[in-house]
Amino acid sequence: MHSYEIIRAAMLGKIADQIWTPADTLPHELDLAREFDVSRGTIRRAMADLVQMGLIERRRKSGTRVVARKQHSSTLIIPVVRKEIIAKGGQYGYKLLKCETGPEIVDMTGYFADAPLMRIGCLHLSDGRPYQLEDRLINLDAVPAALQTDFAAISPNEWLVERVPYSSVRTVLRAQPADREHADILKIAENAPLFIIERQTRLDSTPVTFVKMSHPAAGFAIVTDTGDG
Amino acid sequence: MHSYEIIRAAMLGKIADQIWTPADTLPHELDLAREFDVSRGTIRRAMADLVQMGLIERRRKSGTRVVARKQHSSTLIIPVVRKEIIAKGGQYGYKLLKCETGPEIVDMTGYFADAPLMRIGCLHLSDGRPYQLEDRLINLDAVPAALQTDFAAISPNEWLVERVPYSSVRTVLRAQPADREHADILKIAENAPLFIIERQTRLDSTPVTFVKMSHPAAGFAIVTDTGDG
DNA sequence: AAGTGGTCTAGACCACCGC
DNA sequence: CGGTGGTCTAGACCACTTG
Repeated sequence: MHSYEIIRAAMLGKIADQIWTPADTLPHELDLAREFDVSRGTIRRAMADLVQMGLIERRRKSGTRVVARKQHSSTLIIPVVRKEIIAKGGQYGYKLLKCETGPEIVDMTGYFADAPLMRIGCLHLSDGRPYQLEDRLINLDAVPAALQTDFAAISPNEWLVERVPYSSVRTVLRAQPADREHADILKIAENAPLFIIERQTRLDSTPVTFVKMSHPAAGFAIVTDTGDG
Repeated sequence: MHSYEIIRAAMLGKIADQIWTPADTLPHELDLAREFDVSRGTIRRAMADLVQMGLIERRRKSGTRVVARKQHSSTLIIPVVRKEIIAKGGQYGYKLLKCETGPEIVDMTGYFADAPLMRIGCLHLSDGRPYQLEDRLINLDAVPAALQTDFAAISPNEWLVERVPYSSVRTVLRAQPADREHADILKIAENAPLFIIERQTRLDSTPVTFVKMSHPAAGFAIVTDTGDG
């Protein structure tokens, strides 16, 4: 057990027991260093973890405080579609619908500024039945290798996740009735509910890809487990 | 711009340009310190950020590598309904529909074993229009104070989140067509899509509460973000 | 203006783990 | 065993933010 872990645990205890509350200001780094008989750096190491857990907030001059919680948080994990289907016991199938590149591609999101784009539409199948429709834009400046890739052989979902690094993700989850086109492709009734996952991926402020996954809602759910909120 | 940020950006560039790939081992800390003419601590500071972003993995003896990913992950944050509505610029309204306790309450989830339960149904409104239907079970063993609380005055959602500690959360997200009852209460068409959020909360293995939030899908979305996905 | 957290250094020593 | 990343120190200086 390292000292920063011992100190972090001690601080966690004080927060859990409400000895330190959002109303208080915590002792300064140097006071804590004296109290625990370690250097200031070790105190900072322990506090950095608490900041990352979202338990405390620190500001110059005004000091360190416990954060008042006011929401639930948990970790959403979205696997590669192929693995999701296999994990459910299905036989995975894949079909490329279209793959275009050039200036005529419309960036309906405004997310990519004027970067050159590739647009790919494809369908993931489980046991031969349509499972999920993927509609994707790729920034060719960020991922030029996409031009040399045969997306009839591998889905852009899988290719990108495993190959292209990213540092931040924004996911939007919503539901809407299927329009005629989606209903036809997914072989469901018009106006049947679709579960939609949109995801924007960046690598340090450069947009990499935007994808809209459309999923028949029947029998589909996303499960997330405990974060630290 | 601090030096660790400059170094982090330089490393990010090498990862983005695939100069460093999952196949390679990165240079050692001391080599990088010489290369960038900083101390080893500063190199470590920059790399710590990349580790936290999930871009690199480090191991003693074997060194540092770029991560090959297998899934997307992000943090799902679900705020208190009242604050969510206010944040969207709506006027919050609340109506208690029913609040029952006693042995006749059915635990349709099997989640609570034989604990004494309270069941609460209530409606959250935005600008006077139904926004979200809440159907909740509370474990009275875990939260006896619920019996002394007037849920006509405060929603169980808000009361619980701010007052009752919890250690783990499981959330299920799905969509389904509205049945007659939901359609009536939420004033939408039958079979219109509903976005449903179910959440189970535990405190150290004791189930605390189960809630099912039903939401008209039109105009509703959940957004999640991450810096570590 | 002053007090707080933030960055950076130079170096010592530790401990995991692959060869 | 030896090489790598991990911890810790003591101190200097920086820079944000609030009273």
